[in-house]
Amino acid sequence: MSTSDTRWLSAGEQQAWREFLTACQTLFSAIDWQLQHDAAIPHGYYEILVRLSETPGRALRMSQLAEASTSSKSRLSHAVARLEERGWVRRADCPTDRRGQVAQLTDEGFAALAAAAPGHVGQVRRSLIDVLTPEQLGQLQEISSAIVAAADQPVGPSRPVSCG
Amino acid sequence: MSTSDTRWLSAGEQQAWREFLTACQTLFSAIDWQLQHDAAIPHGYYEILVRLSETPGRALRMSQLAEASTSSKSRLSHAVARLEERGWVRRADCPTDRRGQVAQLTDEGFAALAAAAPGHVGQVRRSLIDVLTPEQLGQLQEISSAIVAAADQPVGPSRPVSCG
DNA sequence: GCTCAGTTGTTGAATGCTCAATTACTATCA
DNA sequence: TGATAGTAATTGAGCATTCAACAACTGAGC
Repeated sequence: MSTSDTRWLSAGEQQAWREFLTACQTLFSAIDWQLQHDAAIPHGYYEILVRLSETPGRALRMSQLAEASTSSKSRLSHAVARLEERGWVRRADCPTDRRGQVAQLTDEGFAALAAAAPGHVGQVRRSLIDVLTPEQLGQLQEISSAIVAAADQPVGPSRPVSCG
Repeated sequence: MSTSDTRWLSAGEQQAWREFLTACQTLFSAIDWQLQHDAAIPHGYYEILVRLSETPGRALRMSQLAEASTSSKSRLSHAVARLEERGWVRRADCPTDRRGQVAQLTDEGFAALAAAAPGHVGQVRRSLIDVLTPEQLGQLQEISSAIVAAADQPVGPSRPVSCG
């Protein structure tokens, strides 16, 4: 596309986009701040623990865990290494595929998650859920679905996560 | 708050929250990806350039620039140092306050921004604006305003940015 | 069996962000 | 004037993420 036929944002579109940007920045920094200070867990790591905790056996293949937690393989690999150092996750060889690794949530990891969860949920309520009307929350969900659906389609590369 | 009286999220609330999380992750990684690959500019740096470009004289005090770009002073200081290395921003002493520094967008910086803008706007359209109905965009703006307003109020610390 | 493309996962370097500490200056109050 | 609290901005250490390169293995075709 040449510069001249760029479809610039209208004033209203730009205002909406910037307000959304600001909202995300404030929201996620509040979420991160609470988790970091009350539980010493980065939000990304928290998500990994949550996904593991919800799986039967509390264990998942690395690649499945990466997809479930919207994470790249590399990021997950580093993160699981840190979680392993804390004793919250254990890695084991996959029995059916010798390339594979299985990440398993330990009892200590589950306990850490259980201890962190109430404070985190409280922050999510204060920063988002309780701030919106139920109708707005529904709207936000539909908007989010549309964004995700658009990202799954497109021509250009737009997601960090493999579709496998 | 004791663990027992945590107001956990309902199924619907949790679904909305997770869909929103996923949407933000996919959206912002697409935005970052495009800027990084087509213009070699991190999104945070792009925002700094935009704020400067919109100011009369294309210059701002560091603290004002930090607030305008929703950035901590430290983050901005590091970022401007990098932008200075690229020749896109110049720092000068503030004439009215000898503690102060003024960040000035250079012609090269303005040119880099102008070159990057069309691609960035295109990505914002593909990932967000053109994906939503005008009504949804309005809803998103109101939702965003509510989130920002909630973050400005609260008891607990929830913003990284000073209110000065 | 052999080959080779594709998959799984890890590693290290580079980059950006956060946090705490620090320097330098301003403003207030006595 | 001198003392002191507050503000402006920077610095360096530590950490998380990205990227490219890599090692190990699988599976399909011949």
